[in-house]
Amino acid sequence: MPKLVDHEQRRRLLTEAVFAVISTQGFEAVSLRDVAQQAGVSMGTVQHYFPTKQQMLSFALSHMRERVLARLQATVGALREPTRRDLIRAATAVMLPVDPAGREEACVNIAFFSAATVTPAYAEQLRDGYGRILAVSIANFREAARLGELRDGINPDVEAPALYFLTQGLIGPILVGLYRPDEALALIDAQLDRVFRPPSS
Amino acid sequence: MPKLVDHEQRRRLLTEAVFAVISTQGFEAVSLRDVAQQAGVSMGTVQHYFPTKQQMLSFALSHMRERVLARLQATVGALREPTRRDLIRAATAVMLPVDPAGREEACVNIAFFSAATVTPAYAEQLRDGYGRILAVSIANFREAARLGELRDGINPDVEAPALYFLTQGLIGPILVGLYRPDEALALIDAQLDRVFRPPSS
DNA sequence: TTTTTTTTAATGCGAACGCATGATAACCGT
DNA sequence: ACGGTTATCATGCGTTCGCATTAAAAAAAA
Repeated sequence: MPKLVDHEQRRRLLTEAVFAVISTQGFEAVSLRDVAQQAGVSMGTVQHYFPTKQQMLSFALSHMRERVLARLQATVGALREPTRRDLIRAATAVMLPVDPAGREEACVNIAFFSAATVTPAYAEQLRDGYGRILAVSIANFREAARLGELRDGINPDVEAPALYFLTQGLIGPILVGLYRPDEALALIDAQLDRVFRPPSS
Repeated sequence: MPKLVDHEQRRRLLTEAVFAVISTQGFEAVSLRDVAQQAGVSMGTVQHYFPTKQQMLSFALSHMRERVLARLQATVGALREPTRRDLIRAATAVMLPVDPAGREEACVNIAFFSAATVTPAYAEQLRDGYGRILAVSIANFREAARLGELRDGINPDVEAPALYFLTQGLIGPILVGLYRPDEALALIDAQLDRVFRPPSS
């Protein structure tokens, strides 16, 4: 009907349909027809905003990164007078699939990780996105070290990647039901207890 | 030509072709025709040993677990008078995609992890397989604790999962080129340094 | 109002898919 | 030696895929 539509917003809307299909039927089941039906539009509409399926998925991956970052910043921003430990713990927890939104994001991310092993373009996007998050985490740990919140002998440049990859490693097992979210959080808290000084007094 | 073929061996051979296709063209590209061509047989042969594609992939997943366990036991068994730390480090290192075989296994595993988010049968197989490995790791850490190889205040029931999931979390980033294998091993060694007593005398 | 452009939908096409069928050839038990 | 079983292959069928094409409707431009 209209002509007054925001192109980018329309693409993001369709991308949400892509996420729904991936997380409920799997990455390999994503077809233009499925996405169109999920979004409640015709197949031609999908084609109008994404000339090819590859472009649709590539845009979806970039949009997923934005979604994760937005959720991360929203969660971190909601903290009132947080310590560095609070910041780091919150940023870590949002990456775990604990709520439906987090689970959907985790399903989509692992799907793209798998696809990235044979699609260099995806690999590059993932490197960029996760490299950025890791860099922020390292900066956070260094700031914590500077503020003296870390125990003696703790190297922030080691502990930041260690916590980050531990978190990444917990996602898959949670998704398949090998580990429960509360067990994962307990593991993360144990790691934080080891790295951070106890609340002094 | 023959009638004298070992059914299971034939299935494993075809499964190796499945692994090759997954790790070079991706999970979604696996078709009966691709597998047949990769194995150098006709499509009918593949159908003869696997009535459906689903059964083929399910068998492939179970065979992958055996392959990982075999490589793990071979590596661990090759150690001469190992300490517990040696055992644990070796078992951890074989799970990282450092050589082509390890990379292929990692690609296949992450593909099945992704598929498992929408295919409960895969999830169950993965839970069983990885749960088993984790249990062995915990047993190893407990034995190390019993032998007094761990530092004071180190809880093997915490450190075993922590090291295990850290390792799992390193696989994806290595696969997409975000982290190098030597960086990953350095991180693991740092974790082991923290957990194990320094070589005493 | 008329024209043009944009959005949406409907349909067609060639290719590839999983799976079923039938034919051929080689080994086996008797 | 020979019928029966088994391994292998080639081919066909119905479906679904990504993508191209075309048409209709509505807003923007004239």
